[in-house]
Amino acid sequence: MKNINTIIDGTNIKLTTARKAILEIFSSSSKPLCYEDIKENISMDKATFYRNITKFEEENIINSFESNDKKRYFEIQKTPHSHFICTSCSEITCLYDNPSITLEGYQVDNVLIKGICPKCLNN
Amino acid sequence: MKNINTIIDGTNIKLTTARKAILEIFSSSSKPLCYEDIKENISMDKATFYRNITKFEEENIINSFESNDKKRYFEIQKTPHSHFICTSCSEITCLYDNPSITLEGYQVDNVLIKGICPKCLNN
DNA sequence: CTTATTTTGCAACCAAGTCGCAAATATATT
DNA sequence: AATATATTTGCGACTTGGTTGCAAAATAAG
Repeated sequence: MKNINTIIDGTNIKLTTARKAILEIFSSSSKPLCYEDIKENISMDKATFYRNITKFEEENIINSFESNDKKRYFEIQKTPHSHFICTSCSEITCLYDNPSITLEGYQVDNVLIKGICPKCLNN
Repeated sequence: MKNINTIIDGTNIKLTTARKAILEIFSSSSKPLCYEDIKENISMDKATFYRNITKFEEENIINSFESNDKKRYFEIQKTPHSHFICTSCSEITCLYDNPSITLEGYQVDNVLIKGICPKCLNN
């Protein structure tokens, strides 16, 4: 787990207790998490959580996407990668070794692939 | 515009006035639409709209995805293609000539690409 | 025509996320 | 250190996209 201080270095974000807690959870997770996933492990109001997340996103520390369970998932911005969302079990998988997509004239930030994961295919 | 009757042929869906109106709107649109987009052009309760959409999705007549404006977008299932969502102007573009993505072990149903569209890049 | 089934509209509801505001923390000024 | 200023937090109320229960209307079957 990367040192939290180095993450916010060079940004104009002050490291409050709440923010430290958020960053600690996300930097030790191997997959994107939504507020529901972490609310038991964190003691802060959801307004505080979302406001801080917004700040992190503005500073490009965290990025997010909507899954198909209507929840917003967040993860720390590390190596760029795509995500696979299983529409059967809602599991989210990070796809690191996936060919990167380029589109003439477009800036591609995020690729979401939806379908059925191997586990669900074999049931 | 394709004949509505041929769309529901072979399914167990009865063509009510509401369903006809929905299919007519979607079959004459070149891009995905959400309920908000069409509510002025259609005279039915939103519950009816969503219930019928659910039915169409069950029969694979319509497919849907969530954009980043928290709204669900629908389109008639024709040639499979990806979608580009501009996170700046929220415009949705259908990408027909985009290399199809395959993932070993996964069934890929839908690809969503997020980023900045050419129009917003030049502003 | 009468009964059973399906579909619709309305209103109430749900859940994820946002906002206003006052209390609490932290930062700056004297 | 004491006071003033700015930032962050928690609470509750609110917003919004979508869903549900239920009774009325429409459609299909007997």
